[in-house]
Amino acid sequence: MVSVLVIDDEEDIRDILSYNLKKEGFNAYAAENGEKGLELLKSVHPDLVLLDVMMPGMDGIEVCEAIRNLAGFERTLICFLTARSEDYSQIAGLDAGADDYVSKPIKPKVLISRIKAMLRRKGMAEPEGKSTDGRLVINRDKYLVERNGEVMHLPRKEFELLALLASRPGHVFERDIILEKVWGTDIVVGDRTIDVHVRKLREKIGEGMIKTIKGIGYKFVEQSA
Amino acid sequence: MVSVLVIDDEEDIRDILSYNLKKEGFNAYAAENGEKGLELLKSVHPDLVLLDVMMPGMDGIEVCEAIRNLAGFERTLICFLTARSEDYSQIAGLDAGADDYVSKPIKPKVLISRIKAMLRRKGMAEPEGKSTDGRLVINRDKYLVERNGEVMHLPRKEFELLALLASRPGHVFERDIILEKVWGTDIVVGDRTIDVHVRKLREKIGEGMIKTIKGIGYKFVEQSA
DNA sequence: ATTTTTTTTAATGAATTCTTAACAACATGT
DNA sequence: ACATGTTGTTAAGAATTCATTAAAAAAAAT
Repeated sequence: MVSVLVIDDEEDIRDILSYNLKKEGFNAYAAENGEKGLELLKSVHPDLVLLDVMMPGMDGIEVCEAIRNLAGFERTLICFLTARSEDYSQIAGLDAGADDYVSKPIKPKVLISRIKAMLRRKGMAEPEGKSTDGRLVINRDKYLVERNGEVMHLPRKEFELLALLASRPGHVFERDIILEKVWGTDIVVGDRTIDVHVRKLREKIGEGMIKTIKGIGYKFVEQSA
Repeated sequence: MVSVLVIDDEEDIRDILSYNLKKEGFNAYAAENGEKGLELLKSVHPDLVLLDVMMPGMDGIEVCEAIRNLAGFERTLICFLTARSEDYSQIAGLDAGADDYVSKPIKPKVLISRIKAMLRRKGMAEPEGKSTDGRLVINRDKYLVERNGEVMHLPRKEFELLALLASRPGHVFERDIILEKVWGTDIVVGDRTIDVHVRKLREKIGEGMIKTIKGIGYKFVEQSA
């Protein structure tokens, strides 16, 4: 799982970014100043640091240089967060070792796509948690599902079933296929078993997400857009 | 729905491509020369243009440049159709702004997969199902049938029956064959059963799509073109 | 070993889908 | 036009399929 550390003195920014990062399936950490940021950095070893340039105490550039001088953090991605065009040229010019920068006000979608682009460039995997819909993030790694910011733990079978269905929203999975993929070919379970699991899922993730196609199987409904 | 514009002076090519594109669920348009092509382009705003290189009047390269210089068509995908290796190198070299090229003789399947690859690269949605006719899209994946933009869900037997008939428009399926394919060999049902299902289908997808061939069976009527 | 959680089964009822049967309408060949 | 066989139509009831519940069985955790 890809981890991201946010270092910014403004609480609002930290919260917004953390929220959006988590929604996209990243692990998010936040620190309010450079010193705390470096502490956290060493303990969580994030893949990417989002670093505010203007901060009281150590400013972003100092933090950036500090990170680059730490053994084992050479490959850590650093992305500056700059106030508007707060000396855009200067930022661009200082190859203090940052990989990218995003200027405020930050649009979460833009930031996320920039982050993904950076990860791709570095050949890192994108986050495992797939967002099927704005509201549902499935984290295979931890068998967690996040819905509207609320994380929940699902038992294995329920999780596998949901993951399967959500892997292709709109696609109708036939019961045979579901049995094969979730339960395996060798094990034999009654047909009602699927229904019961579907029911529990609906109970947990909300009605209207999984639709029954009578005579065929089930599908995860597409995003209404 | 993804739209594709074919610009080629050969009528056969236009027809074959249009037919195959429609069958795959694309909206297809065709023009016989560059000038008409540009006209059509402006009115239909296709997602992709298939462009013959060698044409009387404006050649493909000129058309390509013209498209690229039109405001609002920067993102329009352009794919060249080149005669064999008609200066392959030249085509490859000219970054007149094309996104891909396919050399003749064109194999529909190859072309379709190249088109889908281009759409994927651009992050555009692929067509959802297979179209039998301009008006009917059968999506086995989602067990849905789309008619004039209106999607509908059909129960299993009806869906299978329709899918069978529509798999070969114009072909007459004998009742025996229909029974075998849709109902299976082991199960035995009365003869009226087929009629009832046909009736329900006609009710849902509209009259005139399925024609009775008395004494033999049924067929899905061909596209009137 | 005991408790807790997860998974499966079984039973009932509701909803949809499928089939039948009876009769009407139609086409085709004589 | 008539007879004959084939198809269209309708509505009812059979059959299938699914939802739901509770409780037993199995697996994990404590």
